[in-house]
Amino acid sequence: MRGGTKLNEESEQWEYESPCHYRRALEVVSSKWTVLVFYELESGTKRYGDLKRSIEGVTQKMLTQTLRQLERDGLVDRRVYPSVPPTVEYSLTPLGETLIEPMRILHKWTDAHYDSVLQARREYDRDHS
Amino acid sequence: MRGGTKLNEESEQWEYESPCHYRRALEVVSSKWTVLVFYELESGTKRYGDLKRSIEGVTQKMLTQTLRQLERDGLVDRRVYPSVPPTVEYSLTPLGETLIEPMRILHKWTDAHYDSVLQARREYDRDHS
DNA sequence: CTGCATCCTGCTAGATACTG
DNA sequence: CAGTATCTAGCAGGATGCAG
Repeated sequence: MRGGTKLNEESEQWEYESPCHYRRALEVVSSKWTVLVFYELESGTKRYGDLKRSIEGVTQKMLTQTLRQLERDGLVDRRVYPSVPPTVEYSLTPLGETLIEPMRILHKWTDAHYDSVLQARREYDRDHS
Repeated sequence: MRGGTKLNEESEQWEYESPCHYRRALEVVSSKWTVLVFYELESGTKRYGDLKRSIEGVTQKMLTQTLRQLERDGLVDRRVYPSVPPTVEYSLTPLGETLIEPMRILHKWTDAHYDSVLQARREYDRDHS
């Protein structure tokens, strides 16, 4: 994620247009917080506050923004219970669940190779200092 | 990708530290241009100018930055031939090649489900206008 | 509890000009 | 050809305060 990802809209020009898939292969999931929210929701429905607590370091602004994004993309379901105080539950939609497997695979890659990446960085930094 | 991704360093605090893998599952590949460069290099060694031409819309600054990043992470090999004018070739390293499969899977997901995402967006925008 | 509105700052990425 | 250097606008994201 390299520091963070913009969550704003892509340019209008592409918003609703056809493929160009390579360009957007990651567009849906490639935010720092998106991955984490996804990981939390894999294990089932969660309330806003739960997510806020589980995801260390997320601000409420970013969490809300991320959830809205995912909801808009049809990956996450937002259910509001008109109680007092309000209760809001988030869960993966069926479409969202189709993303679990690809995410897991990427995750596995990280587990397997992240150390190599770190070492490559150290060497690079050493040689280019 | 949602508009773009920062290519700067993650915070120093994490730079060389241990796992926390979920947090960085996508950190290595989650830049708009990274995916595209990767896709270009899958088919073999390419020169800087080739990449520049193939990847529509990339500025030379971003291309260079992305390539440096990938090189630093040990995913891409940069080979300079001391000719005049200079020739620089880029290719995937063995480590880089291990990422091809995960990327392909994500790519497949996009092919299969991107239309659903677009439609979800349209509906969301319609209902929340 | 679950947000939205606002202000503010730093950083990103584009544009432009220059070089070995 | 393959970059580096500099300037700048715009936006992302944190902090704070308020609300249903």
